[in-house]
Amino acid sequence: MALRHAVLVALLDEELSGYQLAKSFDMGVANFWHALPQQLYTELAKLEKEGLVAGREVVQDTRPNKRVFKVTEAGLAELERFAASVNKPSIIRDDLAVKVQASDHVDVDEVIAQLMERATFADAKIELFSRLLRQMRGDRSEEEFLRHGERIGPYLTCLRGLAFERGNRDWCHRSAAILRERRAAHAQR
Amino acid sequence: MALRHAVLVALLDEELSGYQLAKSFDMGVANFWHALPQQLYTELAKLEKEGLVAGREVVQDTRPNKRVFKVTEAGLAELERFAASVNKPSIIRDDLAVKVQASDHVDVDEVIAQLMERATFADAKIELFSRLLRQMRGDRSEEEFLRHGERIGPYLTCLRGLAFERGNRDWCHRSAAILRERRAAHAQR
DNA sequence: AGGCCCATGTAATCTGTTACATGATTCC
DNA sequence: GGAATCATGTAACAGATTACATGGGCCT
Repeated sequence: MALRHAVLVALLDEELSGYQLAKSFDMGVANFWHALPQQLYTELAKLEKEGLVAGREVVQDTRPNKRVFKVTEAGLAELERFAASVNKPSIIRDDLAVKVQASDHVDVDEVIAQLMERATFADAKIELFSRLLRQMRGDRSEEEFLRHGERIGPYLTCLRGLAFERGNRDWCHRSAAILRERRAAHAQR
Repeated sequence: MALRHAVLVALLDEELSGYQLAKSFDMGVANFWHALPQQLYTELAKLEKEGLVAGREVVQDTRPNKRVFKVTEAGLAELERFAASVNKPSIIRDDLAVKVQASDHVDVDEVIAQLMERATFADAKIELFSRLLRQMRGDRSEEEFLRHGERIGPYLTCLRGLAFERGNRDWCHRSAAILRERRAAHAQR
């Protein structure tokens, strides 16, 4: 019963179709909430039935038609209630970190390779978030935008995503370097 | 089918009971995997039935008796297979970030208060991880330990947790400060 | 011709969460 | 005396993932 709130905030600043929402979850929203497209379609249907979002058909000639959704007054009220509620413990699940924790007992080369792969992925994210931030603040400086911009929520969460991915990249590089050195030292013996 | 690997790595360096494992998941393992005690009890039972861990009764006089588990050869082989497999996309779910994203539309005071609460929580984690790291490396320097220590996996994942919580704390403080300033500017009008 | 993007759903299965259930010991 | 810690499970329910299902347009 919490995916609904992630969907609602994703729809706050723009009307989106289920398909577009899924894209949005793959990009910005993924910083703080993970969900698969199938979940979003079913969640949107539930939210519409409960009147928290309102759907509207958009006819397209070159593409298949689609239904876009926006948050209703009831949806905003639900978000308001949510904002005042206590936070559930945040959830993290990361295969790679499990492998690193096991790196003393399993094939180190595999772990090193996957760390470098993840670092590359993090770099791509850093690029993406930097572009998104520039886009959101336009020609204003960050300070100026954060002081006087109209909607800074998505900017703040994107900043968090950026910092997270930078930390991730650095950790991957450092861990890989350490494991490589140890492997080399071991080989010499 | 992935919780099993998180359980296996948690048992790599020490025999633990279900109860102790739950504690471990609350501390170090929570950096990269979230699970409730109930899941761990049922997962341990499954793992034992499949022969990936071996249980052993420990009789205690002042406390209730307990069963501690260690990873078997088959368990190690399973971890080896896992290490070579492709990573599933990592999962994050964080209520607070959802609220920050909505902060232009909901009660800002609530969001600010929760950001400060989270910052305090992050500080406690930072303290805890710093202590754990010191404990693991003993009297060696970090560099020395990482080069020549026997088991550095848990140290590396703890470093990641530390960096994550520092980033978290900084982001919370900065976001709260920005939202406070905007609230003040709004009140003046 | 084959692959990718747009676009949306249902159904079956697998995981995860919450509630229920029990009971001794230690600390305040 | 009451709360917290140690200690382990089962069962019901909610949520997430995977598989199935369809179909047109665009690009190479």
